[in-house]
Amino acid sequence: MDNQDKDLTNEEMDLDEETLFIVSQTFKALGDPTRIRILNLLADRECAVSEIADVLHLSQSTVSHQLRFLKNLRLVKFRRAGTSIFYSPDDQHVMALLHQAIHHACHD
Amino acid sequence: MDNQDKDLTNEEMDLDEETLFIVSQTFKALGDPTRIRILNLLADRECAVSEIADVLHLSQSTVSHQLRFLKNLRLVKFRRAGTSIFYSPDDQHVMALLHQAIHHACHD
DNA sequence: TCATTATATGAACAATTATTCATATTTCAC
DNA sequence: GTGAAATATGAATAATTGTTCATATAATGA
Repeated sequence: MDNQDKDLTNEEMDLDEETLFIVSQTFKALGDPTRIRILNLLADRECAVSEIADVLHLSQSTVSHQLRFLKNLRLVKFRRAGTSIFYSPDDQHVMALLHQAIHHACHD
Repeated sequence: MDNQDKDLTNEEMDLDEETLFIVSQTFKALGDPTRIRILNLLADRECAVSEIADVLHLSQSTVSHQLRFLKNLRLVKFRRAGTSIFYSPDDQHVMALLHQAIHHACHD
C-alpha cells in the first residue's frame, strides 16, 4: 500500500520530501537558544536590532546574522525607520509552536 | 525591571536558562528529517528497530543512534519482546508540536 | 553451549552551524 | 558631500551533529 491508496489525512504516512524539509527547517530555526530568545522578545514587542542586542546581551553581529536566518525562513518581518530597522514576528504558526513549547517547559 | 517584578505569566520575558535549554533541546530533536520520520512513523504504530529501518530505508545503526537520542530526551519509550525492542512515543506534548507543524506545512 | 537474530555502541569522518572580527552598506543630520 | 550611527555581510574558527563501519551486547532456539 503506498501513499496514493488512502484517502485519510496524510499525517500517519511517510512524509513527502518537501513537507519533511519545511518541517525540519522550521524546527531547526527554533532549535537554537539565541533564536528562541530573539523570537520570544519579538513576541512581546517590535524591536530594533541594537535593542535586541542590548536587551539580550548579544553582539550586533550575532543578532544580525540570526535575524537574517529568521528572515530567510519568513519567520520575521522588518520595517525601516531612519537608520534603525525594526523586526517583528511574521509567522503566527511558528510563534504558536514556540509559545506552546515554552509553556510546557515551564509547567511540566 | 527584572523578572521578579512582574506577576504576569513568564512567557513575555527573558527565559531562564533551564527553560531555554529544554525548549531548544526539544526543537533540536524535531529539527532533523530522520528523527521526524521516525517519530511520525511511531505516531501511527509501535515499531521494532528493524521495522523502522525497513520502512524508512535507513540503516539499523542510524535508527538505533537516533532512537537513543530520542530516548535520552524521553521522547520515546520502549519495551522488549524477545530479541526485538519496540519503540513508541512518550511525550504527547512534543508529538502534538510535530503534528501541528506537519499539518501547517501540508496545508499552507 | 553454540549459532543466530536483533539491537546498541564507539570511533571516525564529513557536513553543518553559531559566533567573532573586520569591514561594507545605508540613512540621516549637518 | 562628510561624519556618525545602525545594520548587514563575509571569512574564519570552533563546536556540534548525522551517518557509516566495525564490533559489542543480549536474547532465543536448537
